[in-house]
Amino acid sequence: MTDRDLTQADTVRLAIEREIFGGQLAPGDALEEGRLADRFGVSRTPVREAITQLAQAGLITKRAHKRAVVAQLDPGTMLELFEALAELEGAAVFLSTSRMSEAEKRELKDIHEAAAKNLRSDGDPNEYADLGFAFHQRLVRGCHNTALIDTTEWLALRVLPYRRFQVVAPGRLQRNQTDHDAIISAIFAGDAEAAREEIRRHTLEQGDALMRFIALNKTSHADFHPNGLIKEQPL
Amino acid sequence: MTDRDLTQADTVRLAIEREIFGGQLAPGDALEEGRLADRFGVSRTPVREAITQLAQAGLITKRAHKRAVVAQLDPGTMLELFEALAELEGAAVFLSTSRMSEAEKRELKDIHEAAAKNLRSDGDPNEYADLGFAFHQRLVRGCHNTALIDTTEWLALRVLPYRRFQVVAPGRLQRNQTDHDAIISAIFAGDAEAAREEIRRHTLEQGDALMRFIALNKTSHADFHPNGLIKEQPL
DNA sequence: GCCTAGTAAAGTGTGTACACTTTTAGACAG
DNA sequence: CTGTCTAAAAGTGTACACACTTTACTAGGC
Repeated sequence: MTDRDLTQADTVRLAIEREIFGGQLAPGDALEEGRLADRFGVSRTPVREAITQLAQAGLITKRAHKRAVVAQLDPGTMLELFEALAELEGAAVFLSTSRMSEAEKRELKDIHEAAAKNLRSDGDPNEYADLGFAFHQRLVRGCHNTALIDTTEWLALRVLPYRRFQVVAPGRLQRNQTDHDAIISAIFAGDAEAAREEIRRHTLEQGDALMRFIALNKTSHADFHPNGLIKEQPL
Repeated sequence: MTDRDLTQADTVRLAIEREIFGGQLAPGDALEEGRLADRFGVSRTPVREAITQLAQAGLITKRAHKRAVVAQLDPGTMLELFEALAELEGAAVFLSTSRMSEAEKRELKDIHEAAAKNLRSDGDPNEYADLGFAFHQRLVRGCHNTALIDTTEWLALRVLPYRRFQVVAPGRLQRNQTDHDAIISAIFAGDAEAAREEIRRHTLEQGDALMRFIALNKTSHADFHPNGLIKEQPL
């Protein structure tokens, strides 16, 4: 499925993906083939193909003769998703511990320290979120197993539309940083088992917090800043 | 993507899947849309949709303007796939240890003992293979996490076309049984960490054996019984 | 005889038409 | 006013046509 030259179906698929991750298309929104075709200036055929692919990727739901819908995760499913993700990240990190090159470890540490600096200086939370994302990515990719990396990131993709809601309750970011600290330590100590446990717990907690928040605010997907505790985070 | 009433695209997709798993379509075989359309008595449109879905699932490879091809795994990729699968199964079993009901444990043990009996009485190797498959499946499903189960089985699907080559070298089946023994023991002892390690090593070895065999016999996919060591195994 | 260019054949990507299914809206009965 | 039946509207699923790309084949030059 790796296309050097992009077909129209690919273009449409990427556009829809971006809109989902960007929030223009929210979970539960209906995707109507004809309308999308008009909007992108192509026929329904490539749109249909794009939708099929996105459905297969789990990003949208499709049933025969029904309108396709941006995948909507109920709390239970999301909990399962995060648990699975925690296990996968754990497995990847377990391997990463012994497989990351010195350069990769250094890069990981650099990202971690940039995040720490951001936190100390009360910097932009969005930047901190980006650093956190990069941290997890490097961690997973350090296992050097394409199949495992792809599977993990594919799973992460499915919860990405919800990551726009970033919980920044006081102390949460600090806790996040402490967790990352523990992971880094375990990796540099070469303790694969400890690294696995740390990231498992970490990701599980992240998911738990997000899930509880979504469950409480299922009413709307619009920007939401009650008490300044919640902040929208663009991809 | 759960269709109550099957659309033609679904029918075609299922048919192609069956042919891949059954061996009528071997890794590397080209899938030509027009020919398949004629064969199934439909137009190219649903065939194309089926191919798109299978490509997304990783079962076939598709590049723009090129014929779709049943996914062909080089030894390196297959090694990665089995390593990832070992980790996923490990993660699932880790959870299964504490989550399987007594009934599920009993069923697992029943399957295991049926396999032992088959082995002692020098029974049908195909039946033994089926029992082995069921064993792994129950083991994974015991974790009760749909996302993790689906992901694991999805990964297992990608190597399934190659499982037709079942290595039955002398002692290999016995070794397989011993491994399963260790896994069962760990689970009944409630030792999740040990269970994880046992199945990890077990799946890794399985993959290693299969990979080496494929690498040696890449010439043909036809039935192959050199010295009676290799036996074809239908899905 | 082998390589290369050019052309024909094959095959994919996309547009369009239409059948069939689902949804919506309105009329009618209770 | 509410619920139900009916018919029109909207939308998906499939067939088919055609343009464009790739592949296979052929002929000509070295």
